Amino acid sequence: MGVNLSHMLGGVNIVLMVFSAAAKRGYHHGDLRNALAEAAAKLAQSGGPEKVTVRAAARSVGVTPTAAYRHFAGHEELLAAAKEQCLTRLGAAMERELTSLPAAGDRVRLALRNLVAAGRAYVKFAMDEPGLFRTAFSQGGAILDRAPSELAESTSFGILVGLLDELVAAGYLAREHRAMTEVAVWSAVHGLALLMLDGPLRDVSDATKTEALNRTMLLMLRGLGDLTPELEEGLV
Amino acid sequence: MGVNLSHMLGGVNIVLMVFSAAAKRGYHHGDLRNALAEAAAKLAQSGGPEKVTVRAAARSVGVTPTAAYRHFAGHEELLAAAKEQCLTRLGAAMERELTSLPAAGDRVRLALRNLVAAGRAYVKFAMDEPGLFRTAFSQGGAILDRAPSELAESTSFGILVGLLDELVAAGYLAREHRAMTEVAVWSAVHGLALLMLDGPLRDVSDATKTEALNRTMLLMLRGLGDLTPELEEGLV
DNA sequence: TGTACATCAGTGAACGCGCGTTCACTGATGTAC
DNA sequence: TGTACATCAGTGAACGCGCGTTCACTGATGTAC
Repeated sequence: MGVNLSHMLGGVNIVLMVFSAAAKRGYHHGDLRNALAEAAAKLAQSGGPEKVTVRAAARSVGVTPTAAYRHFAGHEELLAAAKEQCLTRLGAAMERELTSLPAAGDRVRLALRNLVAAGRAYVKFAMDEPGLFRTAFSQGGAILDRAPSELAESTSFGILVGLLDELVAAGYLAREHRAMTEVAVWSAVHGLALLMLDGPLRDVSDATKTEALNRTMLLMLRGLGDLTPELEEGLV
Repeated sequence: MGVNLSHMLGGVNIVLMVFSAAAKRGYHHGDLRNALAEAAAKLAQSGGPEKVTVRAAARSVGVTPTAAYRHFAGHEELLAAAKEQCLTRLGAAMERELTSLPAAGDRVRLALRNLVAAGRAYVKFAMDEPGLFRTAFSQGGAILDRAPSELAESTSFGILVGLLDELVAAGYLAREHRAMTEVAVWSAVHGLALLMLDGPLRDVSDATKTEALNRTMLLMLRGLGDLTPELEEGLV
């Protein structure tokens, strides 16, 4: 009957959403804020950040635009919520890829392989979900501050930090070169994704894209440490 | 008297523009297409790609929106013209920086120094002219095809190609690693610029930005070849 | 347990804005004779 | 050299659109008694 379960369910908003959406919705939605945020993310997915509008999100949920203002101060806040969702999805895609890999083998090799896999997943996400990717890094819409600890968990950035730490621990990346390396590595992968998405590599064949990715990865790996032929073999 | 000089002046449209703008303009503008393109670039400079509109460009030139349709098929074509101007300005800024450097010294050192300088100029342009930079790499607006030879001259990409060729000739970058290296290097610098502009490095101090740039450059140089301590010294 | 009432979360209509684009038009230009 | 006329490059008004945001409102909810 779509009764309001928020007391009982606490944080489990997804369950509630599905529930109340399936039921004949009454005057009160029950979880409009989350519904709008998810609608915003869907808009971002199909049309990029400029399609994320208050009106479209409200329309897609089946609610008056005014209702959205009960939950978001305005357009900017809605867009920020969409951005956050997009970043979360990116991190999740990378994490999924990493946890799917076998964990056996030489420690350095494993660390390098993981770094490459993370980079591939990043670029793949950009190609598969251009709208989400563009929205995640779009201008405007304040970046919500999170606790550094939470950030480290499953953000793409947090994942990268962990991978580089492991690379130091494994003895490939020199400790005195550790600082700012997240940024340098992220830049390489991020730039590649964007050049493929909107830049000169946009209309290039998939094979060329793969070559570009491989070359970028190799440059990065060599820049990080001593990539011996044995290590390199089969990595890229 | 603002008479139409296009017969006499041929391609020298800038002169004509200044001329006819200074004179009391009559019913016919004389060089509206260029005037609109430049207005579009100015809009891009101050507000990014989304501020490049037919109406705003026409307004800024002092002409009816309809008049713009004599010279551009529509909004998309105007935006493409703006993009081209932005890319040209980026290339020019890099070229200016490179030609200002002294040409004496060891060949490899010079080549590396130039590559670093080009990268710095690229990022500096993005910081100094965020609107132009964003527009140059914005989505939408077809990329005009140019002859490869013309492209090689003064585009940022053309400059990069030349620098890497020189790095091969100087013996730093192995010839078998030459392919796709433009893309890899460009990606690193491009990504860094964007992370600083719209991404997580946006609100970071200038000192941190400089560190990030230095680290990215070093990673790149090490990735390209054997960066001995003597070579490295004073480079970054 | 029943009811009055405050509060909350929606509605519906409207505002002004700037946009892209099109229409019928007119003033200026330059050329054929 | 002078003039009629085709062509060109503008004007001015209007269209429909979707947007963000605000207003006075009303239906639903839940709580104090």
